Amino acid sequence: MARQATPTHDAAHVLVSFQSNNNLFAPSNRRSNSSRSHRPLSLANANRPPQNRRRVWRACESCRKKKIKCDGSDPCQCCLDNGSDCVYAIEGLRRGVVAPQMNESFGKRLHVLEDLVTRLVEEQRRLAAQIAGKDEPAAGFAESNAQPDCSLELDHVAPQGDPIGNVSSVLLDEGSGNLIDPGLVQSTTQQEGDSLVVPEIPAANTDPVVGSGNVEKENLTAAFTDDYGQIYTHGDDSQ
Amino acid sequence: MARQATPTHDAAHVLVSFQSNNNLFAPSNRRSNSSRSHRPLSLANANRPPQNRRRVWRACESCRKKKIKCDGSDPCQCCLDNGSDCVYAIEGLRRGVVAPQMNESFGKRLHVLEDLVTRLVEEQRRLAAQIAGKDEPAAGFAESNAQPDCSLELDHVAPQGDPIGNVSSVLLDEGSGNLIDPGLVQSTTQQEGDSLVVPEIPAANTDPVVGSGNVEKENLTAAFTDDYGQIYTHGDDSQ
DNA sequence: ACGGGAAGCCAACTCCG
DNA sequence: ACGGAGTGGCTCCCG
Repeated sequence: MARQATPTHDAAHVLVSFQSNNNLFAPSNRRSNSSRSHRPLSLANANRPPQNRRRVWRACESCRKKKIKCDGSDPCQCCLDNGSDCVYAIEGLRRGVVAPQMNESFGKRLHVLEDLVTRLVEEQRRLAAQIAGKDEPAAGFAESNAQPDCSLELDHVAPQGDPIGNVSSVLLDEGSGNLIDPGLVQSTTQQEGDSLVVPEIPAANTDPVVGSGNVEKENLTAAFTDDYGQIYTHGDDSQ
Repeated sequence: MARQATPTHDAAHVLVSFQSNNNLFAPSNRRSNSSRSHRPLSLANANRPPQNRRRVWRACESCRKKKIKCDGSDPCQCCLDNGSDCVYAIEGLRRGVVAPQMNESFGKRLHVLEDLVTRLVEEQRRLAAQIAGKDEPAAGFAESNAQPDCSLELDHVAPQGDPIGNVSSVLLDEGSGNLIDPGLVQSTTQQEGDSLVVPEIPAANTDPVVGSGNVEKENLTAAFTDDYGQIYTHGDDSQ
């Protein structure tokens, strides 16, 4: 245990000196408002541990790596001394904490989209079947050419337990087009690799390039990323 | 002030009584290991506020909503008394702090999907137009019937300054199908109402029901939600 | 310089009044 | 019913 808070004793003044006048400490700081009674920022004359430990709200990459104290200034002192360039991680990305409604929204958008894509593919397959033999295969998807073969697969592979990755279908009211929310399918937690898989199209323009590795064809291939940013393309189930 | 870690002193025993023998308290508990020197869980004989306040690590949905004490047992006492069914949210969803890279990933997936859907719809519209007159209009999208008109609109409206909601098109390499990342279009922040709008279908089966209000037709209408969960449907630009 | 792990911070969550 | 007081998870000392 080595270190041991050595409580008792005052030390108000020490603290204050650190705080100085600039705000290297406060994060961009929402919730600057009331409450938050603790935060012994001031602590006055309280009796407490040494408390010389004052953290800056973010350390530069270099200091982080070295695990040494960063003073938080833009070219921080350490970097200035070492001659390394002082970079700070993008503020917005730090510490999870993206507005919760944002995350929620992400989920919704995903569900709507995933469902829609699934339907689109179904529909397209049907259309394709209709044209079947009458048209030539054509090439390129966004190329403004008819493109009968459009097989695609939605994959959400969660390498290590998917926390938010429920897959659900969202229903659209046929009449009004409004969303019929089935209510965030809780705990459907389909074991690793839940996916909406659109079965392979059996029709025209078959090419056997499906399975793994790079899909190399001029047809549409859809790419999706899993919850960890890993990209998946049509038929690609390699890890 | 009020709260004050009360360092110094031992107190192992007290703890145990709270903990009893079941583990209603510990969360699934990674970090059950060492450290965590603070955590006045024990409080022992310290002089402090009542501190009978013991929280369970999660409250059931019902208790959460009512903001009342939940005892944490599976059919919790409250629910048992009220006859409501006692459900607990998925463990994984608790305690936000979603890894930032997760959010990043969500954004990417959304962009890829949204872009793709846009293209799919365009393409489908074209195909449908080709078959056009030879089939009857048909109804319902997921109804397993050909569905010639398929107009849709992706809308991401950011009511009050969109923090992460950049809208970008993701390009798919025509050849390999790999993602060509334009690099997370930062701060493109297209003033309120940036959207990927799929131009109205000019072809066959034209119906004038476009503009605002409820879209009422039997054709496919796609609904998307903006970053704040607001739902938008085809042609719906009311606020 | 390295890195285990303590201290600190803070948003999420529980639940008192 | 609910405003708001009151643990988990993640981010620099010291051997």
